[in-house]
Amino acid sequence: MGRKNSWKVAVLEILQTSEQPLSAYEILGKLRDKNPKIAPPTIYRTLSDLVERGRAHRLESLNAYIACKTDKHDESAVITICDDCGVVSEHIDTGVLDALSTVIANSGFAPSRHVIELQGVCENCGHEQSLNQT
Amino acid sequence: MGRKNSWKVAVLEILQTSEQPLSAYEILGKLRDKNPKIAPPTIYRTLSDLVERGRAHRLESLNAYIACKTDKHDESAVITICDDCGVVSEHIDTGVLDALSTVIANSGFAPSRHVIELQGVCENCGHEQSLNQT
DNA sequence: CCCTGAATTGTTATTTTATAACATAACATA
DNA sequence: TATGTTATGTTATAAAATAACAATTCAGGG
Repeated sequence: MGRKNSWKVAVLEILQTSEQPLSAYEILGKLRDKNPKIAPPTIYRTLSDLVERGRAHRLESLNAYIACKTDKHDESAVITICDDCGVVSEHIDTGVLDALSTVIANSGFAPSRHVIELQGVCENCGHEQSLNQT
Repeated sequence: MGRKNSWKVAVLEILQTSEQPLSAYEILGKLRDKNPKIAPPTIYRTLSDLVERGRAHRLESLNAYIACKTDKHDESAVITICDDCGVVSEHIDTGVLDALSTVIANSGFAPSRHVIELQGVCENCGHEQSLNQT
């Protein structure tokens, strides 16, 4: 059912060592340092697989990817994205999911996938802003 | 500060009369029925403006747009998207926002934009599925 | 009335993101 | 080893978005 070693490990390592989310083509660029012939479909297939397995998250609002940093690879994290420094954090929280369940229960909607992304300014950058005031 | 009549009304009408979310290029296609020369930047500018004003929503997980159907054009709706029939609904709910506030309060993150999109199966399609069982 | 400046709109080209379609290669096991 | 299945490679293209600049529109001052 499985064949030779895939790109999963390499892609995951790239994501894990990146401070910031990476686009598919940025990952492609890094992989081409070692293998100049790799093409977009390979990356997209690998990323889809990682996302399905919960080892990576796709940030819909950035068209970019991050490694999953929690031990619960279950895709239902709240994600915050700092517009300033680009840092992304995951927050596993049942409160939000419970509240979402309540909303959709009324509507009869059966969700299979959650996208919860907050853009704004992280704590560090917020502090810097107040210092850099003009 | 403003010049001649823009495309806002036309684009908004197209969105409002569509049952399903539309991509920027689908809107472009419809506008070309009347004005064959209109180009992508015009659409994207118009859509940005509508989204900023809360008259339309961009669905990040579909790269598509819908008209805002609530009277509170405040961008903080929970959006459900049926994978089956494509119907999109907005749910204004303070419970979810409160829960989100709680999570991020701990992290010091100051959000400026929310993306909350649930994909799944709507009530109607869920019923049909149970009827169409193989 | 015309000039000027500010904002919108038009235009062309390109960039970025993603996938279709098919060929090839690697294994699993019958 | 022959066969089927899946992963991977390859080529080409589709789809989504924006950069850069030109042309137009109009308000208000001169």
